Amino acid sequence: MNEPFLSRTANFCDACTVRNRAICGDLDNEEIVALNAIGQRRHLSAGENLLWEGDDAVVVANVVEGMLKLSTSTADGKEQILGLAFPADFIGRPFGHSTPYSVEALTDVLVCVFRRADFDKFAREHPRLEHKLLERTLSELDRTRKWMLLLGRMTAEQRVATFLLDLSVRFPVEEEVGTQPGAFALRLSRGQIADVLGLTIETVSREFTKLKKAGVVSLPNRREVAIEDREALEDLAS
Amino acid sequence: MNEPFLSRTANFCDACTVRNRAICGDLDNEEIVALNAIGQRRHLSAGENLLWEGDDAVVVANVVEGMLKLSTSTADGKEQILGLAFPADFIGRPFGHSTPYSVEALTDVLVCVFRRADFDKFAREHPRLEHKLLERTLSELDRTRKWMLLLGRMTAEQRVATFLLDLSVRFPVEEEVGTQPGAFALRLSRGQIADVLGLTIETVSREFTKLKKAGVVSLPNRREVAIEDREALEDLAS
DNA sequence: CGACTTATTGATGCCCATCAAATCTCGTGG
DNA sequence: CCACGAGATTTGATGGGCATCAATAAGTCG
Repeated sequence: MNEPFLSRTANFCDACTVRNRAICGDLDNEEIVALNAIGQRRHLSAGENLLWEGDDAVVVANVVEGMLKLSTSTADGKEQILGLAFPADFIGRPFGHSTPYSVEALTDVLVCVFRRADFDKFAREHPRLEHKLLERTLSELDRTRKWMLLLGRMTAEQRVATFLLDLSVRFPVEEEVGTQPGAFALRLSRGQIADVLGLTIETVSREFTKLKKAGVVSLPNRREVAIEDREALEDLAS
Repeated sequence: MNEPFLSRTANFCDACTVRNRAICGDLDNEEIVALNAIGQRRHLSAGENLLWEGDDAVVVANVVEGMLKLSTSTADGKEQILGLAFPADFIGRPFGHSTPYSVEALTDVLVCVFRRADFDKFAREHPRLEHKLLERTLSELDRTRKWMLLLGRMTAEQRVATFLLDLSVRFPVEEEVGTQPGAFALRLSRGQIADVLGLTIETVSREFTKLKKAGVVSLPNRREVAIEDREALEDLAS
């Protein structure tokens, strides 16, 4: 009798690893159930697209696992990555009619997807959720502006250094499998890194070897990096 | 008796030129009066700062008149402009502790200022205002991301062309005083334009003369531009 | 082990920053 | 009214950083 009957409802939010950090963090049980009703989980394989720039904005989503990139293109086809999305980040454009950027999974990804119309309605009816979304959007704006500094003013060396420091923070060492301690997984190809930093593959590669020769980092293998001299790297990031 | 007594309250919102477009647009009369009570108008002269990067976020503001720039700097002192603020835009960082960018008036400016703590409290109590703020923040994020494309991938020529087209849209011809018809006021020095576009003064100047020689624009004087061949300019903006 | 993808390394050239100097604009005071 | 000077803008010369083109090397998967 005392057992809360709601828990019987199949509810993937209960076990959600980003529940507290994502925009649903402030909702109570009843609200979560309602949100659950309009959302669904979806797996994406690395390389798959969730949204295409310019399409009607039909869905929004919360990232549960994995890493995605947001990108846009110039008229003449050059790609520019606008940012990366990590677990607990929110993706898509609520209250708008078209999606301003493409979203592609860089790794295998688990997202929690909502039809935009459903989400918009739900948000307007739940100010606490809207508030969370506002806070998240504001910090996303802050992060985006920091990125502008990188694209507008930093040299290739500074960009790569900044990027490595960022990643090392966002991916605390988990996967020390037989490799160097302190190493972390890059999870991005050189080409993807180049896109993120607004550089070319070749330049990224050259900067990596420069850093290696200087003893600042070591590269146990292609998809891993170990920061050997964090202070030096921070200096380079300027 | 039928005369609404509220109107007796001195209320500068009533005559506000951006009232409908700014975040206060959806508030009813009573709410406006309450908002009025915590805000105050303030004039800034061109060159004056409203916020400094890194300072405690003490105020937020609505732009009523004029044009401001948001900027940040690298550790080694190079400035990067993050964007421009026009009438009806919202400035500052609610729900945060420090201001992530500096705000400086480029022209004489009229703003409607709130202490951040007051504003935060008011916003949380008025979901309609929060919703407006959310929408505005989302479109600001869209605009900022477009700007990243400019900084990350466009050539100097494309940047200048894009900039001129943008300005011509944002400043519909008002001030045709004895100069060329269709001309509009630049209001920014070459140096300011250079900062905005992530270029140097010299490059901006060279691009301007190139455009002039190509007959795409004419420059009646230093602070004015007339677009002679919009189509060509749009092609250049790519 | 071979075919294919991804990364590294090398050579060259272009765009734009930097340094330098000439010219323009405009306010100020003689 | 004009001369003067400080700041802004334009124009010129040079160089560096990064893209581009090209070739080699290193993984990866059948």
